[in-house]
Amino acid sequence: MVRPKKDRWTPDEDIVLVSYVQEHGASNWSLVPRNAGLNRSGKSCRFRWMNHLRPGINRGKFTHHEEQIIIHYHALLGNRWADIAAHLTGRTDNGVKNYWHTHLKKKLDIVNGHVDEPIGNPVAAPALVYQVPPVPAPALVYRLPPVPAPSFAPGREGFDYPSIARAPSFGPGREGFAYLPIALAPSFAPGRVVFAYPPNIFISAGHES
DNA sequence: AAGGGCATCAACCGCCGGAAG
DNA sequence: GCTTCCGGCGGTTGATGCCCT
Repeated sequence: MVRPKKDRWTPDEDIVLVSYVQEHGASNWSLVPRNAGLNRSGKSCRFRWMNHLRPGINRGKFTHHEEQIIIHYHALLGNRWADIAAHLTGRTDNGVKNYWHTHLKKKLDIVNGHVDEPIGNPVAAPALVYQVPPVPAPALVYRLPPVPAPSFAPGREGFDYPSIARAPSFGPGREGFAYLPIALAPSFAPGRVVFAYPPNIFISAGHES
């Protein structure tokens, strides 16, 4: 079977990977595909874990405060996305990089009145448009109402409920950070109704009323 | 309603540095 | 000191969904 060039991870693959990492730890990535039975490269497994499945990842919309931090540190550090992400709670380097290219670069190009000149200069930082507050953004806290799991059906937010329901200890009313199926709910944002899945999984299921 | 263009973001690729042998 | 392996990183691409006409 020929793989497509960009093969999205399925919920089942996510479960396999999370289970493996929980049992063996997040190391020796080259062994993970073979030992876990995944048809992926070790790098792909690592990437999936680090950017989507790892506990504590914040996949909500970037706040104005986070924007300010990204702009500030990009001016200081240049395109060192991992270093910039380290200053943001729960953000990944890939997420920061994407956000920069899709939102901030355009915004700053317009504000600064040029399009081609790079913004990041580690020696002479350009005049910042935003004032950077001294304290990093606090971790987002999500409220997880006890919504019955069966009401979460395939097709809502694109998540395949039955696959995650097979995971142990699943139940509504638990709290945690994005972990597994959140990757399939790209519109997830604070204030939405979620299910929780221990240790740190939640699933977007629509807006609270 | 359809389809073309655009925006967004997940995923891959290639390179680099450090650790281990 | 050299080689190999692995993890980490930034750049880039491709898939998908949304919006506009």
